[in-house]
Amino acid sequence: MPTGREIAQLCGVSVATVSRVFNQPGTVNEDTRERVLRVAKELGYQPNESARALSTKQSTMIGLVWDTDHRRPGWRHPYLQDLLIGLKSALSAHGYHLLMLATSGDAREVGASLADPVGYVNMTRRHHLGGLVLIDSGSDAEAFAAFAQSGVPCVALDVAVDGPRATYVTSDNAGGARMATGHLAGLGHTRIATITGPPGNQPSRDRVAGYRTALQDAGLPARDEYVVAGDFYRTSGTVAMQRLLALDDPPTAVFAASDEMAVGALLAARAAGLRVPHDLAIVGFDDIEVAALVEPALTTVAQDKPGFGVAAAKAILAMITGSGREDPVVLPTRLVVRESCGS
Amino acid sequence: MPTGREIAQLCGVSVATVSRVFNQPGTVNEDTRERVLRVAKELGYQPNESARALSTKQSTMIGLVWDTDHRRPGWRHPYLQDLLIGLKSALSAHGYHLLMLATSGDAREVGASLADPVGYVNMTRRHHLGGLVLIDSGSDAEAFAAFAQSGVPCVALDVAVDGPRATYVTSDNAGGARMATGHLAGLGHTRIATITGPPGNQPSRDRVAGYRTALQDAGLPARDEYVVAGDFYRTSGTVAMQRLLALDDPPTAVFAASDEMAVGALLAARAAGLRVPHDLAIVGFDDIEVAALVEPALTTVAQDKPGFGVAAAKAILAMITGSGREDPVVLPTRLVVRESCGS
DNA sequence: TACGGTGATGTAACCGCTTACGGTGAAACG
DNA sequence: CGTTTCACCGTAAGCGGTTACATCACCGTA
Repeated sequence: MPTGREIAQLCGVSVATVSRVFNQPGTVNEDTRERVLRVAKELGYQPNESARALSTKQSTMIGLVWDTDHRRPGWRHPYLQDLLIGLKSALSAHGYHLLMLATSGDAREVGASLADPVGYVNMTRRHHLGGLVLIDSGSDAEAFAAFAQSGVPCVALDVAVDGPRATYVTSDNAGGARMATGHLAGLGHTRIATITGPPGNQPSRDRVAGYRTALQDAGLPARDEYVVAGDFYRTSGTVAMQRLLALDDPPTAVFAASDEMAVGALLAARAAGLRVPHDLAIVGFDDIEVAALVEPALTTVAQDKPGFGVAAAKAILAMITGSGREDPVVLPTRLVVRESCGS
Repeated sequence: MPTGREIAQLCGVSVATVSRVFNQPGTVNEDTRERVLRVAKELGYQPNESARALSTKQSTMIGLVWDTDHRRPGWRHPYLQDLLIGLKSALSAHGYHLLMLATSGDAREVGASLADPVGYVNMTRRHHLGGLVLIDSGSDAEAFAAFAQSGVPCVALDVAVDGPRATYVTSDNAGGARMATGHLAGLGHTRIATITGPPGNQPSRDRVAGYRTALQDAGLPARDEYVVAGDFYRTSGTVAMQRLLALDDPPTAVFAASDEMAVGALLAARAAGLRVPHDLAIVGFDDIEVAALVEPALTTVAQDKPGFGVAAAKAILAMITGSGREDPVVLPTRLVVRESCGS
């Protein structure tokens, strides 16, 4: 591993000049700059990032906070891969790397977990991370609030947070839900139910709100018994659907706040002898891969999956360079009409 | 941010002693050790990892090489999330972090991509990474070979590599394929076809081998026209199935080398008016989430998804501490019998 | 009493890079 | 011709740890 000093000696200049060539070009003579660059390339010089970080007190790394919630072991992020791709490539474009922080302590007390946000913040300081990206693992709004308050630049995904240098990016959940429900109303349905996510979850609440708005739009009454809570998991969709079907006046259409639950609802409907979409129309949310595969294929609300990551990257970079807080980002959603609503 | 020096002053000792408390306990007096520890805790001392890495020439980070192949944009890893969970938690337990390296260059020439393995290796040196974990993005065996030869400790997933400090983790693809095919034979099928993955892919080749072995086991002839190549994607499964159904003597059972292709095959069979499993038995590979959801639910070969990550973590840690090469790890596979084979 | 051994700690060099500061020589100016 | 300006570059002081080596007090032993 060649160092700056070696380059300097070979070029007959000082290490300071070598450093300047890379960090403040323009302050160095064209000839020497070229010479340094050439030698550096020949030797395959790679600046030592540790030394650089030590000196500048900042690294080119951004922390990724993503814990699998122990209370919800089976939780799968609806589109983790797309998210990571978007995030990573957007950060890459600015020379930043993503550091997936250790999440469980060991003997040396290295580690952090959502249960202990301080651990993550400590890691941030240790490594001079520029900031943190928080991926919702299900229901940790409280923990995220702690991050946001810590003063570390951070952007949360799908969780509204507030703090001196915090912001978030989320989908237009209300709008999406409104579109979905409105679509059902437009098809002539008047008895439209919804299966919601966990009440503590912000996107979940927004989707309920969008559902309500759409009912108003269509001049339909809001019936409390048509709002059943699930937890985004499939089985909760099944249970909720069974509950709805047991009503005196069961709905003819259901908007489920996640595709997983929509699939669960679909199974329940099928088990009850109902044909979808003939007897019951179903719309989901997320547009996960499964949505296109079930029988009938699920009409659903699609989110801008890679856009999520890209927006998060932009936001965190903006908060690192600028020193204030950024405005939250709300990404548009899109209704994907397939077969399950019988349009 | 308190530094070691501050701790030292408050405790009336030298920085060397503070450092020793953390790195060579036992060489320092019990009393002072305790005192230092207490003060460190009070101040919330976090050792500066950059300084530490600079001094020791090693960091607690491991690089993750995971590019989305531009030649196969739609590629989705069958179980990225489980893999990452396993990898991350196993590394965490030893105080290591995962660094997702930047993959595309920018103006400052920061970056790396599979097309340029050197870039990744350079990043490894810059950050003093302990090693690299290579996640197969579809078909980059050549690039992976370059990593393995570079001398950087690295472990590849699902790609057999060889190098001074390289090893790999893979599933027992041959065994799984043999089980799957054997299961079909056991059900009385004699005309068993297979839809393979891309020929350049090692797991793909192993699965074909397992298929062949199972035919031998059952005393069935190996018929070349029953081996059709796909590319792991769904549509290729559909195309392959159509080809198989067009044969004079079409198969009554198919082993697809991926669940995606199995689903594609299923769609083709359905389109051709065949009932699965009555007219055609299908078995897949991977046990992705969709497998349990399609109609009929897919019999498939399950891999030890989190085990993959854990094994990779173990392997890379072993290669970092030890200085030689580790033996490849082959994880057992498991046949998950559902409905698509009609057992 | 002198001496070697031992445990605990301090001293200082070093890791590789950044950057404030000051110096140099040439060009520009009065 | 003296002085100012400016582009360019070297000097050196960090950044915050680690660790080889030196130091020192203290003990047991000859």
